[in-house]
Amino acid sequence: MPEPLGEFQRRMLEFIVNYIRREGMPPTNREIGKAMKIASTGHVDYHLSMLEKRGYIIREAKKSRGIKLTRHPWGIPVEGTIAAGEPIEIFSEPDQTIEVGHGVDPESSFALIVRGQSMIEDHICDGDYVVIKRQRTCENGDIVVAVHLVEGTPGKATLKRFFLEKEQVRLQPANAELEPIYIPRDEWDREWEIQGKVIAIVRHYGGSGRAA
Amino acid sequence: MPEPLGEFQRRMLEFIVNYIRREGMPPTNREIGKAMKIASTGHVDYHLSMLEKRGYIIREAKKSRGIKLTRHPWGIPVEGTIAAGEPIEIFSEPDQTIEVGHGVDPESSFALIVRGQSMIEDHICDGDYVVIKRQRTCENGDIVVAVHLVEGTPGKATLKRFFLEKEQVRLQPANAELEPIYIPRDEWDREWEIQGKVIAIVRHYGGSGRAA
DNA sequence: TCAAAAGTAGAACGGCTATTCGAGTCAATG
DNA sequence: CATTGACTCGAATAGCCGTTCTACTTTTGA
Repeated sequence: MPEPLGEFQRRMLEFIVNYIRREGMPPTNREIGKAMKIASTGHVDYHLSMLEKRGYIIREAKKSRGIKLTRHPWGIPVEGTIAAGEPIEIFSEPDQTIEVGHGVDPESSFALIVRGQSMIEDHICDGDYVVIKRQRTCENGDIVVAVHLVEGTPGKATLKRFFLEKEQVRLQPANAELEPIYIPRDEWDREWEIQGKVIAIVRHYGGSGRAA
Repeated sequence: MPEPLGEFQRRMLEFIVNYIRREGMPPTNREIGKAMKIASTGHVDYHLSMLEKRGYIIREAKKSRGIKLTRHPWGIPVEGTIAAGEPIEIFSEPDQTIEVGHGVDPESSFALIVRGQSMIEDHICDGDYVVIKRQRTCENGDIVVAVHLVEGTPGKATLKRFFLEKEQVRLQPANAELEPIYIPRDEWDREWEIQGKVIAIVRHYGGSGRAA
């Protein structure tokens, strides 16, 4: 739906979104100009009209701070789905977001949709959203998104509980039917990466979400 | 913390909150005046300074729409805890809220903290928040908050799955150790009330929330 | 190459905004 | 009764805001 934007207008929209998130109100044209190092308010008006024409904002004429975002900025991106018995790809589903409250920083968080029963004993069901906080490290017992690097690039990802044991890392599913993954320390350090840990789960009943 | 407000200022604050929720920006003093049928902008300014002095808002001097709420308006109230094996009271814990996204109407929704394991087989754990949409009716299989009326006034509440059977209503816990509650139709109609149904659950890991 | 489109700047205008001031009403309190 | 505090109004003011206009430069595309 929304036409792609040039670099400048993309940064301008980003400023507006962050301003709203920070201040609780949209910025004035002059505040935008100052932040974008634009000397002229007419110039700002021009770019705003571009953003409006392309469907990113709606402006209310003559009203101070009369900018509305067409998509509210509170959601965190849903970056894909995650399994389950077998590690699967994290595929990007752009534009889909889920709202989890202002306490969660959308810069450092994202969500995944759980597929399968691999975490069922932790009461995380098929269809649940898991909210992930991006971090490279974690503690024993954390539920983490672990990625197996293939030739340096991210390969398959899996959702498991993390345990650092003597000579190995154990990635433990919460399902008695599934075997844990054991990874020697050196291989772990070389070929694996923590992408983040689960800080919350959200389950919707009825209508859209499944998880009956 | 916040001093109580008079009726008028309470309604004024309510208007501001709703305006922000609706418009995505705070109202101007004149818009407040118009909504509250106040003829003078100075008069609005006076009441705003009262709201600020009593800790409900923060104003940024000279800025248009320079009103910030001290507590953001996106949360839905957490009205208490709910059991478990035995029905317990819904006790009011004022001021505590949980954010669940703009899709949930805070007028018609609230949240409860689950205590105990009565819904564990539906993967609702001790410490989870259940988001309830207020409604008087429900369909078979819905998870509902059912209240047993004692002499016409709300008595004990319980969280169960609802099933309408031939001559009775069955309130089914999701825990094999617990017995369902069977209620004859006439007693149900007379002494029980649906307070709402579960539309979502939220679980926080680490820090505040429990649910390890 | 040349013309159109897109981007930039500055200034100016009229309306909007928050704030202040002076004056007044009303109820409660001593 | 006099006083105080809370509330209300109307008017005035200085500054802020969105918009428009003209002029200029750069980029695009045929």
